Amino acid sequence: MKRNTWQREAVRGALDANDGFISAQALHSALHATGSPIGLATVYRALADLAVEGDADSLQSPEGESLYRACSTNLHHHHLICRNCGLTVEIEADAVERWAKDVAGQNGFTQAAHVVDVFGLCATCTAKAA
Amino acid sequence: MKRNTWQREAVRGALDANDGFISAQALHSALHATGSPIGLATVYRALADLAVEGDADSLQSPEGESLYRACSTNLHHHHLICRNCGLTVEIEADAVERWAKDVAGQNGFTQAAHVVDVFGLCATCTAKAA
DNA sequence: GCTCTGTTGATAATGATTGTCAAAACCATT
DNA sequence: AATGGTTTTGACAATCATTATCAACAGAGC
Ligand SMILES: [Zn+2]
Ligand SMILES: [Zn+2]
Ligand SMILES: [Zn+2]
Ligand SMILES: [Zn+2]
Repeated sequence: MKRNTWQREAVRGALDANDGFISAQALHSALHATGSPIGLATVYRALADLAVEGDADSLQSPEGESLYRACSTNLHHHHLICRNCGLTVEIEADAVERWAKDVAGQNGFTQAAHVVDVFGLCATCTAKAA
Repeated sequence: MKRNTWQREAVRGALDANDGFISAQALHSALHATGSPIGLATVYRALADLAVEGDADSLQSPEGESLYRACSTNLHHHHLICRNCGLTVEIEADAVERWAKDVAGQNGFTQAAHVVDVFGLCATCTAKAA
């Protein structure tokens, strides 16, 4: 049976309090900053659990780190992410969903999944960089 | 000045000889198997160079490994990849390109790049799995 | 061939992530 | 509220891919 621990709630809460995608290490640091004594391994485990349960989205940063985010919906969607400040916009794109399914089917592929992420500089960061 | 070494040619050749995406470590093993004494660090460097020069495509596997492939074109395109045998199909999708650019622009993002990959089971692997 | 300089490769170092396992915490039951 | 079986935790070690070091080496031009 799965148990409820304050650690899991703490991770869930910290994820909710964070706007963009965040790494396990960064989330652990954030928790420590608030005085939480939670262990790093526990943060990794909690995030992995949240991801499989669908309560968190995860993606690989271009540098290969696993990042997590508590999105507003657990429905399938994608993200537009600022590579400077982490600002994240959730985007739906039925056209892309259809395209992914079609291209897989047309090539005889089954059990198709897809990775679709857009990275850029948000308006604020664009202005600052000017 | 950039120099021509047999090591870079060996990496380029090994990439060409490989069908799907492959990791630096696996490519190093493949080269060793043919008797090449090339060093692992050199394979990493050569692949990184090929990627920036546009002679190789790279992507992050769902597990976070960097994979490389010598594609038939150096024009921008995407991939449909069998997660079992590695069979890779190059796909172009102007609609997706446009969508990515539009969604970034509509949200005030600049310097937009995107990651679009489709993973599935190819027809052969689907048949075997049945 | 000689020198200058970019490249190589054995190895150490790094950094994220996972494994270990005894101690602590849950929770249904008494 | 105390008990007991089971799950979870966390400090730490271990792993794994990748990068940094740096002395030895090998292109390219003279
Ligand atoms: Zn930003
Ligand atoms: Zn989708
Ligand atoms: Zn296959
Ligand atoms: Zn594209």
